[in-house]
Amino acid sequence: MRGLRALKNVDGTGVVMRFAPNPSGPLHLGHARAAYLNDYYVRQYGGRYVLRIEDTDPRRVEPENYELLLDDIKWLGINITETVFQSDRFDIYYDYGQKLLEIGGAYVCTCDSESFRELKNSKKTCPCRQQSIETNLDMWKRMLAGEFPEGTITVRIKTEIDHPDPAMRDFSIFRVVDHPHPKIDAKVYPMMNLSVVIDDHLLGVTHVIRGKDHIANTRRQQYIYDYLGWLPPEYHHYGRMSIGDVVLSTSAMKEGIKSGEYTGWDDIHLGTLKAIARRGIKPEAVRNSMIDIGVGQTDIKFSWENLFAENKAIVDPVSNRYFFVANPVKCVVEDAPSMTAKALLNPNDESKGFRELEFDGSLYVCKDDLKGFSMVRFKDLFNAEVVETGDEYSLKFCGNSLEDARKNKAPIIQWIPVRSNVRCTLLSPEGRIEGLCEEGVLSEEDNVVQFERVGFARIDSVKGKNVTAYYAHH
RNA sequence: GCUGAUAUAGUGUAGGGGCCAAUCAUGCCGGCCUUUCACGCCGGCGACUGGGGUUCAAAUCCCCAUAUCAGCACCA
Repeated sequence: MRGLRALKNVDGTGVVMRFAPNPSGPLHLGHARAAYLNDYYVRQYGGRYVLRIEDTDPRRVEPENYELLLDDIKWLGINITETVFQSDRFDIYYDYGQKLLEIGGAYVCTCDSESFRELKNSKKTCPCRQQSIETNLDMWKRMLAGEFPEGTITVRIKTEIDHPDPAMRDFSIFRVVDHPHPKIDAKVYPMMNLSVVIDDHLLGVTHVIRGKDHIANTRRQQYIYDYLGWLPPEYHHYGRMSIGDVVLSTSAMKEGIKSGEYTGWDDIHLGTLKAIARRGIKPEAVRNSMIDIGVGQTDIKFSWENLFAENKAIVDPVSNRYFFVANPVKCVVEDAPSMTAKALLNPNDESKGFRELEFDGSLYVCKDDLKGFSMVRFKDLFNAEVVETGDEYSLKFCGNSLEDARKNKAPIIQWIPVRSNVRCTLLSPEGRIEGLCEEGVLSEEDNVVQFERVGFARIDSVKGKNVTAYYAHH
């Protein structure tokens, strides 16, 4: 796998990077990109990797999400060296908020958001901006004391009200939220741009890699760095990544789970890490895909195809092989001797041994595999003539020379013993296939196996003699 | 509307004035290998958004157009 471009401004002590999700739901592929790109550089240069839980919006924080998040981090396998919760740091934010007010870099604003927006859009200051520092500090004190209801007051950074970019004009850094927070008792909440600057500085973050949706925030945050006399880290903003074929929006996922449309956060129609793990995708494959995509600012479409190729490279050398027959029909093979087929569990690694499949005169096969052929070879067994009469097929033994099979262009097809077999449901986002598989699959729960000629699949559950598998990729 | 960014094969990516009739991966097609799946190997297909300009020389620098994306929240 090719690496990423070198970072500038790296000294001998390495880098300090951060991954900063907010606990509003489980992590998905979009998060994986940020997590792995930052992780790459920490591995490359050494240093620290801070996991910062950005739980400063009580309306979007649910207690169970903290755990979901930590679970996902573990699955990703990134080198987190320390974890901080922003909800533990409100006193720090308040201190610096006060400082910004004291030095006149911020002011308390009681305009309602709509009228402020109108003023801002026409490059006009609001009356609150002219207040004295003393007034600001007094209102700040009353704000912290809980004297103002939600929506009536905010603290703004003084920028240039006539800045050509409307996004820069006097943005907000504190607000009042009247909603319980699962971890703390607070009324005044810092806005992201404030808490992020303070934390990045105090935690010593040297480089930030994040999506381009934050590019305006980077410019806004520069005002705070300037007021506090701090130097910002080095930023890189990657482009938007659209991910097709799966549901990503937290609200849509929640609704779907509630209505029963999805089975849970790991439903394979979702783009969560839990879902792709369930589909047999390994974290290393996701990592390789994300590093391959890199930090470019171009907007891209996420390629499942490329991810599957990465996953195959990981899973192919170690996955045991088994036969799976979809929509099986039982067939007698005339004149065939009883015999036992021996097949390597993994042809790459003979030490893994064999599986044995017993043939006693009849077998299960998929009709579609017989259609249009006058001869087939049952893999690891023998060749058979096929006579098609209407919708029925009759089979007749015709030797076990592989050479014959090749000469006659007989397809090599999978089969399942009549005496020992297991019902197997193979699920994919497109639907389900019912079939039979070898008994050996019973011991493969949670493993990725290769159903020969079908593809790789993760054995999701084994219940008695029933197996449920999730299709990963060909 | 304002501000900012981006544009290389189906997809992702390299290349930042001459070494580019453009890299690598993936995909697709054909062949080989093979105690049969998958892998691997060999060959092929396929791209610099458009128009100007600068230059001896432009995928690369500049301008314009077009397209796409992001921000303009008391979310992150």
